Amino acid sequence: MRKSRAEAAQTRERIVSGASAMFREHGLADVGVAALMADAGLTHGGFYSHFESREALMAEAIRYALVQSAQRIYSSALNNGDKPGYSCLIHRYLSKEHRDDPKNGCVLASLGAEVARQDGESRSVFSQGFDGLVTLLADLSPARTRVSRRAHVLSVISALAGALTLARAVNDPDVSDEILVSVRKSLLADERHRNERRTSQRTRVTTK
Amino acid sequence: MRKSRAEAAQTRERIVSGASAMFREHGLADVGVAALMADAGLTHGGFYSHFESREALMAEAIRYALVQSAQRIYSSALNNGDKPGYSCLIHRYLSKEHRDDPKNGCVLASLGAEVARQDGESRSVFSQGFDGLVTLLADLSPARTRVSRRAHVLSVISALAGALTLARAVNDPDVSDEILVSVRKSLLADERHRNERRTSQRTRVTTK
DNA sequence: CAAATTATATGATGATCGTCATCTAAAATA
DNA sequence: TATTTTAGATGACGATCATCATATAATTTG
Repeated sequence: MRKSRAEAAQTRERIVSGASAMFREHGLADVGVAALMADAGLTHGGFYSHFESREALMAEAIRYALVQSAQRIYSSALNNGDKPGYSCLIHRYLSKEHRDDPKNGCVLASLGAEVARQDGESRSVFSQGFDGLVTLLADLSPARTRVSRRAHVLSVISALAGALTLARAVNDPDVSDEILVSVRKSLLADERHRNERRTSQRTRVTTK
Repeated sequence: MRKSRAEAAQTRERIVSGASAMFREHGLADVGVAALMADAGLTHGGFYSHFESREALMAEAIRYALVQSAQRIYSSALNNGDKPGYSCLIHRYLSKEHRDDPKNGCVLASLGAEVARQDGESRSVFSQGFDGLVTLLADLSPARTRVSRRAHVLSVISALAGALTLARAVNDPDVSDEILVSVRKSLLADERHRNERRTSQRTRVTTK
């Protein structure tokens, strides 16, 4: 029955990653300890040798999802270093694939509203992770001042998370697609507009 | 014990309106039948003489919240008929008052993510109500074509709901305020831009 | 190799949940 | 007024929940 220390650490990580997926798919309130352990191939009793409480696992699962998002943003920024702005991110975020796979998707959209009703560790983990994502995206942005970078990131993130949530909530597939397409178009047009302004301005400065 | 038919109808409405507030404040999963009835000053047993199931009440509570939103939009459009676009709506929606009072606020932001995981009547009520709000807002918009009106409404609604949700989720009050202010500014600037384009275009047509 | 540690399983705890059967008293109906 | 109907209360049902005490078997430590 008992596993080695290394195997136990793997087990623990398996519980966290599985919990992160299950919470994103079914919500924080609707996944019990027994289901979380069963997902990792274990029974419910051993849970408390890994975690202090269910709430503690919630916080770890949220952190896991936020780190996953940060890694995706970072690696996609390396691969598309030539393209400015967030156009690639916008395309992927508002895709049907992302909409139809919440368990592997952005935790801001799937659990943001539920986190707002928590006040334990999971809420502060979410908050710090959110701020980290905003800072990361702002550092990758080509905008001029740091303030305007953060403001722009907050606008884009809000539109992305809101659109994804609504596209998932709506019953009618046509309306759901319409949300994705409309918001994608709007954000991409805004990106183009910002890039044009930036380019012309930089040209003016250079020729001066 | 027993009340008259008229009083019973009032009781029923009191349960629905209270449930609508409690669900928006604490989530669909975290409010039990006993709490819902207690909120209306009743005990839990009589619940099933008013509603077929808890799920049926969820659907009615969501409908109630959506009708409330539609009424607010409609009456505010009458009072501000001169001002074009959604600037008043944006101001109110992204206010601290709205953020700090979810139980009386927009159900898209508070329950959208949770509705996405439902598949009963509450989901279709939400969907139809959402489409109704979009249509209502599109009809109030001064944009040119019906298609562009709907697309614009969807973008604005997504940004509004996403920003409100994130502003509520975040722990740090400064970051929360920053979200509200940034997204408000961005949306209002976009509104101004659209109005200028529209006005100059209309002028051109008139002078031709 | 012996002793201590521990990862996981089994099973029980009390609390809470949605639902329903039953009872009552008052309103509706005749 | 007599009868029927029903709004709401009481209490119980089985299910599920988070948590923990205990047992066991295997690893780790000495």
